[in-house]
Amino acid sequence: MSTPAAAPRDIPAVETTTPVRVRFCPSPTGTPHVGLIRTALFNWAYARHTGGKLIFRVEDTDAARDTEDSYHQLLEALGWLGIDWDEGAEVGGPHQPYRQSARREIYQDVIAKLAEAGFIYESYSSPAEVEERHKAAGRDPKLGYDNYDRELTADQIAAFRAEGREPVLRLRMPDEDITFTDLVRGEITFKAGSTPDFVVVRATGQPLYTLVNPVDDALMEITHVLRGEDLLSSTPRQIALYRALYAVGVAKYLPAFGHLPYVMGEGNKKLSKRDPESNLFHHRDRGFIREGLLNYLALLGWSLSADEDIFTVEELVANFDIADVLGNPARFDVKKAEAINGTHIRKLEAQDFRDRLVPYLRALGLVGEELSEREAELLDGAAPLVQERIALLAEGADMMAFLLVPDEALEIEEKAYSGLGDQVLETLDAASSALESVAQPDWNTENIEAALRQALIDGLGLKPRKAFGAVRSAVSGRRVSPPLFESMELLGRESSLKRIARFRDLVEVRG
RNA sequence: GCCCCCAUCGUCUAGCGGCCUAGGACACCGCCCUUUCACGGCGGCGGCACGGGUUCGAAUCCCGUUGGGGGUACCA
Repeated sequence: MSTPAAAPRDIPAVETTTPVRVRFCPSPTGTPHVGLIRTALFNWAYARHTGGKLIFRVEDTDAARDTEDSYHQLLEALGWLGIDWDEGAEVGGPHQPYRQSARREIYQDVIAKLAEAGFIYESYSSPAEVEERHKAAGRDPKLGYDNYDRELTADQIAAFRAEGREPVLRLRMPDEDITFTDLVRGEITFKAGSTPDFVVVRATGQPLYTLVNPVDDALMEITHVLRGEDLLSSTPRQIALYRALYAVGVAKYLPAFGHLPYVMGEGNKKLSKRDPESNLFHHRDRGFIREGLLNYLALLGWSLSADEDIFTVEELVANFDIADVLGNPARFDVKKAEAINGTHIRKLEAQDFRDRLVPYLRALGLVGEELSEREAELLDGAAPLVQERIALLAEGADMMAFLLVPDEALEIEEKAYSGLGDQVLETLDAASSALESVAQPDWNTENIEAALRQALIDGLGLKPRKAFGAVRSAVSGRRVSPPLFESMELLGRESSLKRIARFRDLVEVRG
């Protein structure tokens, strides 16, 4: 076997006029991470902005970690957010299949070509042996692979074979600096020798991500590789491989690379899968709507303008350019995300908002699969009341919960008993009798307010805060609720009076 | 260790040599509105990491320092 050679560097860069083809290629391990979704979003936005195509490819080459469940979660996440793709898993396309686990033969063919051209070579060194050689030479043992097997003789190879060793396949790296222009960071140069020859095929014959990812990008004619910053340092390896792929006729050109900044968590570390806020579904479960979350995610590294943080998906698509993305890592700020979500919630049409609340009410067990007529009526009335006072849908469901539980099952929070003043009983009695005098047909917000004001503010000379606070505690079981009079109108005369009476008894018993 | 990235209010950012006594948003603090909580309105607090250059002029360009992050796998 002749000494392996690095592929010549003459690979053309993709033309700026070539129609954009970007890809989102997650590995289905675990639940979707917000950083991953941000990457998907930017690829999608770039494809839509440029009129190009988004390819959804699944990198399931690690059987030990990939799961079908995770794959389905990915589909669910993208579906929820409205991130669609033009080619890829589920929808097919000219380069199918799009799941790498189904592309084995394609890789074997490419591997054969690379081997024949002498760009990859068999490597028999175990990690321990590499370390030993570093130590023996007085080098740092943590240096990584030492390219030892580049110059194995036929006899040495035969000897290793005789021992029963199976080789991994490595790509020969060039002995020169590798420079490329990153779409978000500008020109980046990796020094010659800083990247050792890397493994592209396992000893088992299974190709690795390091091979399969660029091979598929080449085959699928990807023009722009927009991915996380964690892959920045693997770019020289990809470029070296791309040169080899070009030399053997697999790649047509070198794509442009753009490395998106990290999404950070608390402290100064990457938002890890351990952090609950890294989980996309955690946010959905709390009541983020797609408009709000998408808006916030886009703000992590990109901005629409100098003085406006709120924008629609359409505005994002109309204005997004990868060149405007910042290289700074960005911290995921739950508070700001919620504020932005709240703004989008307020922008929802009343009916739309109402409908989106239903799953959250269901999750709390407040309504059944099908809304009853009464539940629908309460929801219609209460939705507008909560829409402007919440940032998350789950908060909205929680806030109107008191309307949907039976009077006798209403839970009274501890705090609802405090701060009511010395005249609580008197207040509740006065409220009761004032409301008794509002006849059923006249039971509406306006009359309820008038009756209570007259009896409690004018009559007892109470401050509104104390007066209505007591009634609020009685009716909602909380110190904070949607507007009181409107709530009572919805609840109805009978329930309202029952709750006041019940609360009065509870207060009295407590002393 | 070596390689690479990053560096403007607490956080996300605008700024791409003079429009900057650095703008916005979130958070925080006041005040107003007010039946609670929100929403909304008004105001406040608060930042160009440091040191050298380049220039008539630097947050903006260059170099260094420091600080943070990532990579250095038969994971992706």
